[in-house]
Amino acid sequence: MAITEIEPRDYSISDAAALTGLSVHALRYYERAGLMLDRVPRAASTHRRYRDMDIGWVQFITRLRSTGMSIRQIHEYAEMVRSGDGNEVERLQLMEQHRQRVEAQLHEIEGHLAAIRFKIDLYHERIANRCALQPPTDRTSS
Amino acid sequence: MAITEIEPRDYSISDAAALTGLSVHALRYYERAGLMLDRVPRAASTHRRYRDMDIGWVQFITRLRSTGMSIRQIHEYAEMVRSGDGNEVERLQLMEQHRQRVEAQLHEIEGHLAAIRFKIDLYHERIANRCALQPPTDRTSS
DNA sequence: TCTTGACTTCCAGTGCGCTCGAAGTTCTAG
DNA sequence: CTAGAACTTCGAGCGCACTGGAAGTCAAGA
Repeated sequence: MAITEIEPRDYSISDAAALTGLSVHALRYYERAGLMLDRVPRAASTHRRYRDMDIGWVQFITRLRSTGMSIRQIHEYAEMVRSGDGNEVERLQLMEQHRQRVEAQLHEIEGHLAAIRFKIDLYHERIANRCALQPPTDRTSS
Repeated sequence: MAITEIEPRDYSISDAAALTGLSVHALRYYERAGLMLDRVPRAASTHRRYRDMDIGWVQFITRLRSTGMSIRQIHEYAEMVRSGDGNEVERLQLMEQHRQRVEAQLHEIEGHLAAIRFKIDLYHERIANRCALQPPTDRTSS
């Protein structure tokens, strides 16, 4: 990631990997799977040159992945964006659907977390009782 | 799930599936994978008869699964519980580790959700602008 | 008793999301 | 100019968590 200009314009695939937290394999896979808005430009017609907008897009779809959107769904979304302006309403619907799913997911996890905390409290209690019932071996240490 | 007594004591595998939200396949798989505390008792030495405690256990490990704990990890936890009392501290540690992971996961999802909401707001804006710039075709309809 | 459907075991198959390796090409530091 | 690291494509392989099907057994209502 050598800085050659005041504002770097593009990045190698390993730079992109470092910037997004994905592996180079995953980045190539994403492109093959049609997740990028267009074919990532190549330098000298071979090596990929990720632009800032490409990095930004990968970072966004990584958020979608992390919240459970499948590769297939992201592909559909990318196709929409690719097909140009005019379908903002559709895209909005897709995003709002996803938002709702994520919100539901969040509530679910909160419920599970509460149950896990409850279980943890039970263990604390049980351990406390055991200590109270057993004669202390050494009160001074640790 | 025919109620034969005042308090039903056990359930068929399809009852268990209904009660836990898992498939009968998954229930058998869980048992094979060593996730149950002990072999689920059989009636007439063939059909599984899930007791209340089995159902409860499955419901709990389903929470662990839903919060991202792997089958392998749940197996380890089940082995601990199986090996009897005396390792409550270890079990507690395992659960607290998981709790922390889930809490981190929760915060991450919240961050992603914020980004998704931001994107949605952008769409709303863009759609509003488009409508403002385009001459209305029919002000009376819808 | 008969029939029908739910159950049993065992093993192979599936879908997802990467991950790896081969074989060849290109970039870069010395 | 050269060595070696980083890149390219392509296709196969992997780990996970189930899922499905075959072949046989069991159970409950008509």
